Amino acid sequence: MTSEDIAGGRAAARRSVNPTVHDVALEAGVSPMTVSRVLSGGKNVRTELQDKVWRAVETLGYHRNENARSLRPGHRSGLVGVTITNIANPYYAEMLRGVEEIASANGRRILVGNSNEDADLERQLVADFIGRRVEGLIVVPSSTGDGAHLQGERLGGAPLVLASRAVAGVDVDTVLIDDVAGARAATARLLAEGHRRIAFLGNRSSVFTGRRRLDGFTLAHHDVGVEPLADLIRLGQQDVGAAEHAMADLLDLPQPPTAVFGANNRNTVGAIRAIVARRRSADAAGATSAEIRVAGFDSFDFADIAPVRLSVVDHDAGDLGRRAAAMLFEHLDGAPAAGSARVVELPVTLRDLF
Amino acid sequence: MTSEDIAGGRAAARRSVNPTVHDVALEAGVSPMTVSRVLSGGKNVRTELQDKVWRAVETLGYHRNENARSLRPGHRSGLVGVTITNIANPYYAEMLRGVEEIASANGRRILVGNSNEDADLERQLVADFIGRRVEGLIVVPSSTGDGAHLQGERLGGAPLVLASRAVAGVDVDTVLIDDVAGARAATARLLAEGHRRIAFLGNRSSVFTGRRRLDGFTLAHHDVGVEPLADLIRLGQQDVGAAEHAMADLLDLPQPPTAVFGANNRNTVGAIRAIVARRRSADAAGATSAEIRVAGFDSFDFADIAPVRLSVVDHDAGDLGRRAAAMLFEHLDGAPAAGSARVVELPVTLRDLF
DNA sequence: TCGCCGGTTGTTATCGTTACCAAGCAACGG
DNA sequence: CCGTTGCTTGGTAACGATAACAACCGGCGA
Repeated sequence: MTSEDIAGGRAAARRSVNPTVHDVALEAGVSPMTVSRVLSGGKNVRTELQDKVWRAVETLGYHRNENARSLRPGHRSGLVGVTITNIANPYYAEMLRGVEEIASANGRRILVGNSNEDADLERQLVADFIGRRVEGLIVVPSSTGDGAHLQGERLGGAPLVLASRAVAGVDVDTVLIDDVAGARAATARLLAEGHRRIAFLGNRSSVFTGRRRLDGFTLAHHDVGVEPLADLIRLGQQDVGAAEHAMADLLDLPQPPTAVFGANNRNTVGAIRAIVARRRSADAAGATSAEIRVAGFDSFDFADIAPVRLSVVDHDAGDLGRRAAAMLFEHLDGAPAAGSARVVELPVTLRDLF
Repeated sequence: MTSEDIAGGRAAARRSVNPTVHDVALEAGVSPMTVSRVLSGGKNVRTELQDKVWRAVETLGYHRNENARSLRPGHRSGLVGVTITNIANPYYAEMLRGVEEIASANGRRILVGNSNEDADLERQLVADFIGRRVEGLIVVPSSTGDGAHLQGERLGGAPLVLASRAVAGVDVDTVLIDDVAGARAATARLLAEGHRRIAFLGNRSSVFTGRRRLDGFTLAHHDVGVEPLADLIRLGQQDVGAAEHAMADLLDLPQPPTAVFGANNRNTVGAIRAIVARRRSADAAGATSAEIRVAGFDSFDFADIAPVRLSVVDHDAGDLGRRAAAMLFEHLDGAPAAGSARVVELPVTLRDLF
């Protein structure tokens, strides 16, 4: 068996396996180094050889092995790791799209992991991403656990940007929604309309945004010199069903609220459902039910067809992602982060949907 | 300068750079080979040395370089590439979560790209993923372009699974929603109730799902021996506004429809809005307006409290993703796909929301 | 004519990891 | 007491790509 036989056999086998520069070189009748040069621009290679190489690449269906490439010193992986507490949440999906957009524009690809609000899973994801030599990380931190695994020393030198939530003790660039101002503005609107019994449906205050939105709710009350009513505040509803139940509960009070603020879209939707259900049963009984005013943080699909007077605090999740990615790439391509960590709070707008 | 000085200097420099097995070996006072063995289970290594190695790993913050690892023959990259036409679409976000769930369970990570319905971008993403040696690909194909870049020879041996949409000429495993059956069942329900003037609001028929849902609509008519009314079919509405306008237009006909089928949630919501607006203006004028029956593909928030008689075709995007991923892993871990490509159509359920 | 230059091509060594082989050592049976 | 076995450890080479260097070529000025 001659070496040509071997080469021939190899070329045939290539049909389903990944060819290498060596295979392309063989096919084109040049050295691997020439192939490499052609693939990275063709500087100082005769046009004739370049054509030969490109033809061979085409014939064999060659794709440069990026993993091998990134092994060489000075070479970057072209990867950015993204962990999100729940990819299926439309809000974070929109954010992810923003991240992808900026990453793509900078020639990077994104590795995506779902942490499911589990700090341990998040730790594993981050460790795995570091092992894959991501150039940087964008993390929506889970609400559980300390941020020990996000401390710089553990990250193998990859810069980190936190999105949507901050983590105590982790001093890195962070992009947030202005939760406090948004909740404050929405609550102020309800107060300005004369409401004084305003319910609050939100996350446990251990959740970063949950705490901040409750803060905004409280501040708005203080702004007009009143205290929020503690018995109208319900925390910890994780899904629409729980929120609906909590709202129904509030409507059963001897003195029910006249307005409600949903601290996220699940709670807002649940509240609306409970209100509509109550209205229907009242109608059926020939009774009248008081109109409940609703405001909520986050918009949601078809918020504008909600059958109540509704205002929402709107914000651009895509922008959140784009900003986070942009900050990350400043670390990667630009200066080595001279000053300390920056915290950006993105503005929100209050919209009336009636 | 002694070699210890060099080692010391190196260890200090490691603070921000990624250490290697060699560094760990130096720190633990063993050979790189022993480190490697410990990291892959510690089979045939003294417990004492294992401890030393783990301590060194901890001290240096070492993470095994997966890219270098995957270079070795027989080793897999642990990556799956996913391209989606629009990550921000809640439906595909839910699907992505399903894919991530199964991929994670199989020890793989996902590379995610947004093709933005652009076949050329999709081609670039796929080529890049192949270059990163993904073990397989899950693609929601863009509605533009032929599937030339999805032909097997171009994929470097990585199996491909199509999700949500099929591509003519690309004979690979595909997971679809049963668009035809869903549209057929919903339309059949309307026909069974006696409706004979049923409007259709949907996508351009160049969109895969658009065509299939219209097919289902047509089949249901043929099932009862009637023809769909061409002048009640409106295609190409991309958003709620356009759908509302189209429906208003239909209601203005001398013989308006008595029922309407929305081929996706945007069209269904638009239809409902037009119907409600018409009802209000009729009420205001003291006139009566005919009740219009509504059915739609996809559910949406508040579908169950819509102010019309509504039925929706429900389906599980997460399941779509899980099934697609499961099929991919059958190719990866199991048999080498003896038979020809499978096409799975996930069942849908028709729900009455009144 | 000789030596140098710039353009072109190939050879070598290396990135981080690990399969494979070889070597060292203690225990054990003959 | 020696050969064998099994456990432990380290050296070497290779995965794929490419910087760095070396080699070669034709052309040009001295």
